Amino acid sequence: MTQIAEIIVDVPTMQTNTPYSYSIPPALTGSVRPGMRVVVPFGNGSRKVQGFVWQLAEQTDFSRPLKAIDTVMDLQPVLNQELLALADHMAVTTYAFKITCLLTMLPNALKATYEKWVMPTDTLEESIRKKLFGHADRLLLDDSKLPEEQLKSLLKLASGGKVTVSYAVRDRGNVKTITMIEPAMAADKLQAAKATLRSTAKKQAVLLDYFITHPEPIAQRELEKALAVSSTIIKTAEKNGWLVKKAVEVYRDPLATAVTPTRALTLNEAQQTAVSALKTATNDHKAATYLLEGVTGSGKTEVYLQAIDNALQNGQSALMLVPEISLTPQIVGRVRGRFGQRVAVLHSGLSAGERYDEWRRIERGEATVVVGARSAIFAPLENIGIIIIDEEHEATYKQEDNPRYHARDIAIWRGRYHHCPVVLGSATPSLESRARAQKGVYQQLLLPHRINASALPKVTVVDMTQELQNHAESNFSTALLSALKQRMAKGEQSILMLNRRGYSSFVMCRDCGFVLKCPNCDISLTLHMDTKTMKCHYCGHEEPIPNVCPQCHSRKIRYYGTGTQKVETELKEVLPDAQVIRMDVDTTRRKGAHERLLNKFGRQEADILLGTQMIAKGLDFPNVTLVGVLNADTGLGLPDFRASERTFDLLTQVSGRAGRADKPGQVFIQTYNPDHYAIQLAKDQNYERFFLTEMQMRHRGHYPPYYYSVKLTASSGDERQAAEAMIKIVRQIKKTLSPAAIMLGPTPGAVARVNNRYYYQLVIKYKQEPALDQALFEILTEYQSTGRMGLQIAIDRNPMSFM
DNA sequence: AGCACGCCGACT
DNA sequence: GTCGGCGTGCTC
Repeated sequence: MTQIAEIIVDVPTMQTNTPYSYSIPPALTGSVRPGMRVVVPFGNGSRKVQGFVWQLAEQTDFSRPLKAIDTVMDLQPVLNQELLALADHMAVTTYAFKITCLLTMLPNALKATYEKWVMPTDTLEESIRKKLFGHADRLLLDDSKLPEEQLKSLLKLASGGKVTVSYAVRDRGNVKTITMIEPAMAADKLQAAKATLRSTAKKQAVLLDYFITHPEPIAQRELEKALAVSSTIIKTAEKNGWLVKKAVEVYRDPLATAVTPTRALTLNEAQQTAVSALKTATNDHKAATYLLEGVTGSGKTEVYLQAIDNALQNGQSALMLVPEISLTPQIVGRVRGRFGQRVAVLHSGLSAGERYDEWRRIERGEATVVVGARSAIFAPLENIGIIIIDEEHEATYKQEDNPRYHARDIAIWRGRYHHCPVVLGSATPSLESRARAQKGVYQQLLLPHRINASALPKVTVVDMTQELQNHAESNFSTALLSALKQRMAKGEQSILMLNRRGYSSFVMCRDCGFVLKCPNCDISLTLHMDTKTMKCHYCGHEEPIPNVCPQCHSRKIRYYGTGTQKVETELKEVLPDAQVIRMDVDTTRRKGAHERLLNKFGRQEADILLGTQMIAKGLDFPNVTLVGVLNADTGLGLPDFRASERTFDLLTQVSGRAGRADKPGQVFIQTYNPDHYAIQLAKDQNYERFFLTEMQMRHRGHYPPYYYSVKLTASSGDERQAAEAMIKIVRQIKKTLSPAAIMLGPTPGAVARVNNRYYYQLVIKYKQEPALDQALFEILTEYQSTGRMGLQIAIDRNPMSFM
């Protein structure tokens, strides 16, 4: 009989990054299983802490007496064996704590919160007790919301033993229920009850009549509506013992709107080849990774849907990841239209409760197709038949804080576990993936043609340096402007993309060059016309727009750079009749705003959709025949080895938005670097050439995918502390590295200061360093305690950027 | 994360 | 001489 549970405790430190043994009290024997959440006493005061049962054991090497598990929080494990094993793997590969990994796999609703309760003891003087507690027998200590002095006096009382502080773990998982009403007795008994009613009790009679003919349960709300009775009438019937109320669990349906069912489309030859390869892999339980490379508009989604359908027909489940930004109703609608109620959708727009409901539907096997953003990769599906990552090159698949996992890596791990294929789909695969396909690590599947044989749009690169010489400064070249006018005349729509947000990137004094910067962060403030303020995009600092230069008091302080608001203003001047929808971070902040604006554009209530990167992905508007990229360069100048790749991806994606249906499309790319290979090759939609060219650049610069990389960041409120720590780490790590490894840095972060913290970083590029992992874990252990002094060390394996 | 233990400065 | 500052180490 197992009496010991090994538990990962919710204390994220290096020392507790291993299971702790707890005894299972007799009352809980048999109800403790791996993957369940438990509450255990921990530390000196045995405060209550949440933990995960890692495994059960017969014995332990811990020599001192064990504490016992306090409570079991779940009836069923919330994490299965697969996910427990995955957490272990993830902890090792991302240098994160096991507990952090376990928690990221769960919906927020299942992440417990801690409460601090203060209770008076007998020794507390009555007067003070009354003043502090009043009638309550205990007080909730709200996360230092209390004034400083009150907190201090409480602490004093605690140390004097006059009050005690206890910790409680509170489960946040709240299940939504509705009240159902059903008869408490058979129809003949109800009939008899009805006979006892007084003649004035009309409503009661109606109610009983209903249940005599409809014995099945009905939602109270519906019942009230259907019979026009009030809740008090029902309550009376309940009191009389005729009816019973019961709470029934319901799911909050985030997509309650009806979807139109869709049927499988006919595939072209390339699609057919891809689908049958994937079907075979699923049917043969082959854990292979496929790179599905298809130009924009080549029908990748239909390939996914048919591969998913095959898995479902085998009685298996399917997981599909899309970037958050393209989790638009269009994509979701298509999947839902094909698979209906079997689809669960997970994205950041859901409330914690909705997310939890979707998660439970998956966990119970009610939903077997999961569509979601990055974290949906942890969906608790059983028997997965296929995993798909759409737009696999997207940077959003990499989590930017601990655990710094890449969804692609997790997908491949799960694919191996389930012996099922993983599909990485993209028109512009990441260099890493494409290189692996080259080496035969991934199987390449090509979709070289657009469906319906629609032609790729005609792309024109506009040299803005020329434009500047010919005309006054404007965001619109002559060519783009006349094309816009043409579309309006023909009643066709246009999309304009801008590489940034805000009205203008910064203000600068034309006399002395002064740039208004954030007092907390080392970046320029951005002008926001809607709030008439200068804002910091990093920390949210806000201040009024200056009229005179704070440095030289000149009045020639002007706005530089370009933002969507400014473009919109200019657009209204040059095309006063155009109906424009502006989409950027500012106009889409509110929940559902994104959809609303897109739907409006889809209904052709506007001529021009103006937006930032967010409009480039996954939209399909048949009436759009013109796409203009106003400033293709932004980003090219960044000191980041992926700058060219990102620019190429963006331009290729956005160009694909034009002319997808019967009408031919046209694209204008405005740039100050017309000869840059990323722009020229995007113009030709020539991914293969870009891949070869960029691979040469990467090879020359010793960048991924030729090298692996690790980024270490030290941050602190004290600049010297961060710098010194980093210098020390460099010395330490140098000893373990082979001569072939390359170190970049230490350098101050690209933005050296964010929110009053200073950043120093080091990037290591390497091919094979067997001792590196160990060294990095040692560094983490060593700097564990410095967190309290404000020094934090972060390790990012294979970072998305070196900045 | 929270708590105890332990070693140096301003009080009864 | 003590109270209490927070640096350090440990928590099954």
